[in-house]
Amino acid sequence: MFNKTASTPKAHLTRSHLLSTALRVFRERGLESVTMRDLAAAAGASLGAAYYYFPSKEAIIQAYYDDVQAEHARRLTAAISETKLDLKGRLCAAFHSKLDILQGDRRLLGALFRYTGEPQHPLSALGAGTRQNRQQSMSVFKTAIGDERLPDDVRAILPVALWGLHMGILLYFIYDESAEQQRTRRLVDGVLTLLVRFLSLVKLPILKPVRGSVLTLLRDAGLLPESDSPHLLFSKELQP
Amino acid sequence: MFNKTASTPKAHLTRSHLLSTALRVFRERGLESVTMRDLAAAAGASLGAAYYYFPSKEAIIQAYYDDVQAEHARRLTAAISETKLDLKGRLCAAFHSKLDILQGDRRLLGALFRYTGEPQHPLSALGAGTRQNRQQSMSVFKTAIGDERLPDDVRAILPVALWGLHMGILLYFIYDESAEQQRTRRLVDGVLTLLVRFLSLVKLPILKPVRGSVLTLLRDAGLLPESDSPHLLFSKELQP
DNA sequence: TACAGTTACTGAACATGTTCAAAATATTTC
DNA sequence: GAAATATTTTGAACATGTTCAGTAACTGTA
Repeated sequence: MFNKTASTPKAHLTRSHLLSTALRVFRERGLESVTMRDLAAAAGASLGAAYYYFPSKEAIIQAYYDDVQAEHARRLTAAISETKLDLKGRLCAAFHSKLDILQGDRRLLGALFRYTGEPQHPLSALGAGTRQNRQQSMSVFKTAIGDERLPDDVRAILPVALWGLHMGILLYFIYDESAEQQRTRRLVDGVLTLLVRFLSLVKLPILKPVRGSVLTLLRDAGLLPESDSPHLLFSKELQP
Repeated sequence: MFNKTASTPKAHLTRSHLLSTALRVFRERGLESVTMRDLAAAAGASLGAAYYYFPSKEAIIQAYYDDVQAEHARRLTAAISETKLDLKGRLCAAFHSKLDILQGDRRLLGALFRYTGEPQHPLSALGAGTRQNRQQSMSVFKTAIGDERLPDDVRAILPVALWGLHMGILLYFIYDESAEQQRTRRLVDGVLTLLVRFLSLVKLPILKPVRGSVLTLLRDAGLLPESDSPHLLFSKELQP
């Protein structure tokens, strides 16, 4: 992820000009109706130049999403250091700040899900090629969890669970046609309220065995980073 | 969904010949590497003929998936009427029979998720264009639930929840590289065991208020078929 | 500065999904 | 059965994402 080609200041300039122009045009006219030739022309570059910096049209959106992730991490850190928030508050900050960033770009977001069903594709949202993205995203949620007092097993599951939840929320967000996507905001609040209540419940030592069986299940499925036999979700890239 | 053009027996014949040939070639060589020209040639038809019956390449896979759904309903009904199964057994039958049908076609399955992030696309897995598919799938799960004694609110949520779970399992299945996807099978068993245990727990009248808040949340989000303000997931098609 | 090597860019050519006007074939109507 | 109509089939033409062999511009070295 991140900047691929940027050996020279000039290259960096061209690349970011290309990227920002592309995003502007995408926002104006949507993903589908803008051709790579349009993009190149709008940026005053040649078709080949666009492909020199971005391996595909979707890769441009991925590059944008890389920026989004960085911005997300920044905002959450800021929000947390500014104010003294409880777990609910920190999780709300994590989810809502992400939505804030993406508010105007719902149409672009769809591209991130395009290759979800194709494990081998480098841009598959669940594939090896986007592993770093996932890990970065989970580390944002780890920040939100902070040093909250939680049993170890819950602590192991929570970041992955939150990442998965957040992916689901993004999908809901894309489909949400309510004014300014207020519906998604309410859903986030509702889900997080329930989640926090749920967490303080499952913390109780009586429920340790129940938690254990869930943990075992997820571990066996390779859905936890620490698993011995990880699922593709966490596996290293095939060709490093 | 289902057969689009089939006014004439001849048309029906051509269409199903095209479809079965396409699936054979797709299975042999994968989705990507087979062009529409290849398909037409393999079926002894012209390129235009293929497009006369299927609006797009992905639509062929959708047509296949329609058949899968029909077969799924058939198999579950058969399994249930043959033997006296408990809820766990019926749910297992529902999930595993689906996987049985799809076992050899994991590569094709990915296409179903391609437009998940594009609400307007007719093949979006969550869009208006595939509403019937979802409802058919949910009705299969309703069959599995049967007349199991359950509180009304749980009964309202369960089919949607099972459908969502089943979509997730399909994604896991696509990514599962274990021998014969045994891992997915174990995951299904594990999840369903937990689910059934969970269900008998939440049935307790003491938990009615908790269930109520979940129900309200989902209803507000439009994620239940009965909602007043339904989400796109359940909304009618835009152009009927 | 001249040269070598690297980086950045160019645009023609290609591959392939999709469209569509026209032709072929089948069906209905009289 | 002939004309009219509807259905099915054809393949050339188009649009657009992507590749790639080449060219230009730059950077460091002697």
